[in-house]
Amino acid sequence: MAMNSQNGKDPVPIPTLERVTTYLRFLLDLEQSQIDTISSAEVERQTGINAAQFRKDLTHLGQFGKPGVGYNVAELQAQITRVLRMDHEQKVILVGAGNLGSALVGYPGLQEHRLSLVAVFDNNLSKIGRPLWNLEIQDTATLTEVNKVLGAQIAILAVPAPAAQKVADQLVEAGIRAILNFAPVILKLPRNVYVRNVSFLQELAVLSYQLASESLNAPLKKQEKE
Amino acid sequence: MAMNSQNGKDPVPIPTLERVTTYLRFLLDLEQSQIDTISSAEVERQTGINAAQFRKDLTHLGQFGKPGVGYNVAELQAQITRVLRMDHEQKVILVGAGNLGSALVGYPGLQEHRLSLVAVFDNNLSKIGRPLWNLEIQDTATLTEVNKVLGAQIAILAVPAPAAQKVADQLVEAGIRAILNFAPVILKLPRNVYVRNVSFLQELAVLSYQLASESLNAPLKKQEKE
DNA sequence: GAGCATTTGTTCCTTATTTCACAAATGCTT
DNA sequence: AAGCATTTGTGAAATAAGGAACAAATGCTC
Repeated sequence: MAMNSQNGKDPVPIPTLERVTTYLRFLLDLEQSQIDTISSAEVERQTGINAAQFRKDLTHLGQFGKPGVGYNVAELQAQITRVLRMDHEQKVILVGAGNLGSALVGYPGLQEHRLSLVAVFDNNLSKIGRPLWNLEIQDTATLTEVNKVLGAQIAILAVPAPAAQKVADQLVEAGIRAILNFAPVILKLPRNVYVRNVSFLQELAVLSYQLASESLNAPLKKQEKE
Repeated sequence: MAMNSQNGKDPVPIPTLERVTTYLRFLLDLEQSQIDTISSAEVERQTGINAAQFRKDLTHLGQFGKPGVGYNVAELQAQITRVLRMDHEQKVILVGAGNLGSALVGYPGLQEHRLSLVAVFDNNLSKIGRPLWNLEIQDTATLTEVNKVLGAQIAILAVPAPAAQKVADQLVEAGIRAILNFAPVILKLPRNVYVRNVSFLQELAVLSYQLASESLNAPLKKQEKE
């Protein structure tokens, strides 16, 4: 009678979600390797993610495993795919056809996850009208109008920082409900629009700190236990 | 007599670190805008980050603000920069000169943060020897040897998934202590090597789920306040 | 088909993070 | 220079996440 998580009831914690996407990747690799069953203990061995955590994460999505056996790889992969809505085709638009934007478009994983890039925008006149892969770059100014037809809900924002907020506002205006933001800017958006920020500079800063703090913390003793 | 955090004593929590890099970005913007003082309350207003959290995060790095006044923007920015070791020049190497790698190299923010790209590697014969921006692409096979001279501690890993683990091993062999990994693979590395993973596909998956769960959670009522 | 070796789902406990709330500190005003 | 309006830094409370442990479930062996 436990109806705790069968249907999308309780919101899946963000940390869990982030790991789940990792599980999906891992499971796809296992499928490649013709492995059809895996236990949480084996997951821990291969990924370093705690077995109990793996199991608990999955309970947020539903029930999948068989006691004494483990998880059917293909089935679990399909389930996660379904939960993440990666089984439907989803339209994505890109704003910003610079180096980064262009690199993202070319990334093969997009189709693999049923993410279909349906339009690319840029405000650079010399780029507008040119092809980027299989799409023609359109004027950012027409973004709202164009997406009223396309109806994409997800956008990738890869414009320079100074332009980001303005474009983000246009995206919302255009009906976009989720933004993957590469600009190093804190976007101010309505609460009902989801944002994920990606900043490789910030990631490098974290690494930089970790390196630095290490030499501060253990400069005297060379003991390297645990 | 509180010697709790002046020198890198307690390890700064990762969530705090991640926010700190955001603060840094924000402070740099404020400096641009000629704003020289800011309070935690104002930070909350402008970034959405809880004021108490901002203050507590900063205490992990030291003491900065003045009661009744707030924080000196330039000073705080400089402090954070120092703590993150972004005041020293730091060498970075890149492995993988594909679309993504090329885009990263061109990113202007690198120099701004004193991150100096000193070498680029790829294993594609048609790329080796060619210039990428101001560097010549070198053979990944020579990575270990080359970095013994260069002595970079930070690497950006932007190779295809199947090659990632092998290259990562080479990086460690080459003395790299921190890896920014763009390959959708869980790297198995010694505990004393720091890794940060960046995966925009996973980020899109999270957004996809959030969109989906929303329509599950509030499909009946259309009330959408705030 | 009973016993055994596994392995899950879940409860309970521990640890970490966030938020609250307020005393101490600062500078401004009169 | 005393009072006042701020705003910090920080303990203490609340919330969230992570991990250990175990009963229930499964399939395998004999």
